[in-house]
Amino acid sequence: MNDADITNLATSFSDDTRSGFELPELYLSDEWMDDDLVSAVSGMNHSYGYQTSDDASAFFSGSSSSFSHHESPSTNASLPAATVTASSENQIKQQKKKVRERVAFKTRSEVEVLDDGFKWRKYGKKMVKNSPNPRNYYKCSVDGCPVKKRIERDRDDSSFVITTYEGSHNHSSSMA
DNA sequence: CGTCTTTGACCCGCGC
DNA sequence: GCGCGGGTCAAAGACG
Repeated sequence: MNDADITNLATSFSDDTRSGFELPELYLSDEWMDDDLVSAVSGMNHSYGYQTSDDASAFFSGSSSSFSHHESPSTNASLPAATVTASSENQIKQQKKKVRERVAFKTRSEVEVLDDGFKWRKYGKKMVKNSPNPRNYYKCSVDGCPVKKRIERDRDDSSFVITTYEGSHNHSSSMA
């Protein structure tokens, strides 16, 4: 993914505010640690001005196209300020380290499973060390699609849900 | 009847 | 080499 995609993604989310679902507060790519994520969220001084909602359906619908990422391992430096703030130091090692494309969202939601227009099949659940909340692992149920998704609740604010996407879809959308 | 969840076991990388 | 933490598999059941 490149910064253009990220920006587009964020924009799409902002647009989706009207769809009745809360917007992600954060997006990150590549490697990130829990602490980095938390601090990144805390460090964000801007907001999209969205409200919360209980209805998660149609969250990503309309912005699914933004999810077709592509390999671009060395575009971290171009990320928006908010993301850079997350780990200016870590970015150095991030760039060195070979990581898959990874995007993390922190959403304020009651439900973990956000309907993003794709069909997901849960394949694992795990209790993480630093959190009282379990972590759920989902895989795109479309054949040949390598996209994985990891969902866990914020360990401080259980009202927040952290969704991490990994990989890129082979298909535009499984539904439709 | 086909698809998805659940859940423990298994596996793998890493630090000690 | 072992233990631990994290990620995945797969059998069985639930669900439509």
